Amino acid sequence: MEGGFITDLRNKIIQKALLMFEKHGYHGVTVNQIVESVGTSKGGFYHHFASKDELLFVIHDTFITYVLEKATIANETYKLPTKKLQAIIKDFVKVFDLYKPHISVFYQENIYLKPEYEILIKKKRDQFKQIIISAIREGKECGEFRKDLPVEITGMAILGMVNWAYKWYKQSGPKSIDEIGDIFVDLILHAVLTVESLSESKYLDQLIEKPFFTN
Amino acid sequence: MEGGFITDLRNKIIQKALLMFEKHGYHGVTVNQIVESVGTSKGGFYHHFASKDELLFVIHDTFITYVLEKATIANETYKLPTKKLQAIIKDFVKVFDLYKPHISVFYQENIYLKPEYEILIKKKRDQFKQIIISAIREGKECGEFRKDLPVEITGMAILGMVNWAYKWYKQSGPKSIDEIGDIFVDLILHAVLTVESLSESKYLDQLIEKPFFTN
DNA sequence: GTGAACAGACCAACCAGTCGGTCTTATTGT
DNA sequence: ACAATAAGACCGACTGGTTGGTCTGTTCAC
Repeated sequence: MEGGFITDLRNKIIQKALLMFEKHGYHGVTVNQIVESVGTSKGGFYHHFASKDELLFVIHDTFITYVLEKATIANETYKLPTKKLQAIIKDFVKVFDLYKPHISVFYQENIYLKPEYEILIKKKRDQFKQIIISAIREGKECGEFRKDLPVEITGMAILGMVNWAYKWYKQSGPKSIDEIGDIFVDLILHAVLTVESLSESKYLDQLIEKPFFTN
Repeated sequence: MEGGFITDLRNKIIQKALLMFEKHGYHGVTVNQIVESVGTSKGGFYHHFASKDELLFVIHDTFITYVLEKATIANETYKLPTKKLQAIIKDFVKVFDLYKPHISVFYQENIYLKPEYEILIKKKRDQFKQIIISAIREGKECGEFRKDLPVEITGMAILGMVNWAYKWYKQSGPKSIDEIGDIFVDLILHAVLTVESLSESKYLDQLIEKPFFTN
């Protein structure tokens, strides 16, 4: 039983396919190429997966499940909307370090998910979106955020800003994922907080402690 | 000679294919389906296009060419960085009304562009990115924008925020594209301007004249 | 020996692209 | 004025290669 699940053929296939999908797209990679790259056979593949589509689904699901879990925890841990939003964003950004290929595939190929799979993914996705939007609504209600913010669009703006990182973020880039997260938080809080909350620097204290802007 | 270029078969194919690609993806639509939907034939298609790939390229190119042109004009028209950024963003957002399907295909299927085509597209894309980044740099230099902004990442944040709209914007939605553009500009300027510039309300005057936030 | 894990030859479907041919319109020669 | 000719637009049966998936085994652990 030992050693099993790490070199598990199933996981090996997922890992390899993931990287291949990221580079060439779902339709740019054939099952034959995958099994050859892994060093197995058609039989091996279809022993573990019902179809190529299932592979695509698994990639989607592991990523969105992780993100949703992190957001749920952050949502329950913090009470102040500013802190809450900050935590959610930082967690979300950090995911790009762990799941960059998953995210790329997620946003590039989700259109090709079979309906049955799509429903499952969409549900989790919407939950995540709701957590962000709720945080903004709470922030408005308790007076930390500007009253004139449209919650949905602000939420989508934040989501877009962070999500887009999958198009340009490189682990080998000049900024660490932590720095990028801090920058995003800084931009978002400036955009969202009232001038009073901003100057009260409920959040800025920690930024001042360790200034991260160098250019 | 009249009536020609409107019902031009070539244009008709592009229009139809565009909508089909948007819904089912490039690989989810066959050439046969396209010609059937248009009411023509394989021969008709390949008389006007060298390949299916060329079709994909044309869709990419018409969109990015338009965007780049608009941004170039805005860039040359306005001198103050705040105004410049504002104009670029509003123009960019407006494109979603005109080219929503193009944009969807652009971001969903660009991975499948043949290298020769990809080079052409990437060039224009980078130019556009540079215009935004330059605007931010100028804003910092002339003191309108916060000195501690990292220009590249702020640029990518803005790009992401706006680009992401292709995932959720609907013409039939509750907010018009103009309202959404104003909201984005508001968020971005709050994020980017110095507190002094913000309170001087160099730009807020026009927002105050017509308040657009209703929720 | 029994079942799970894997191998690999095979298949049916599909799909981008081709090619010989037709129809329509413009051009030319007389 | 009009036949002859050329050219572009379009047709659709066909093809050659590819691809996801199957099926009959074989290996090996327990």
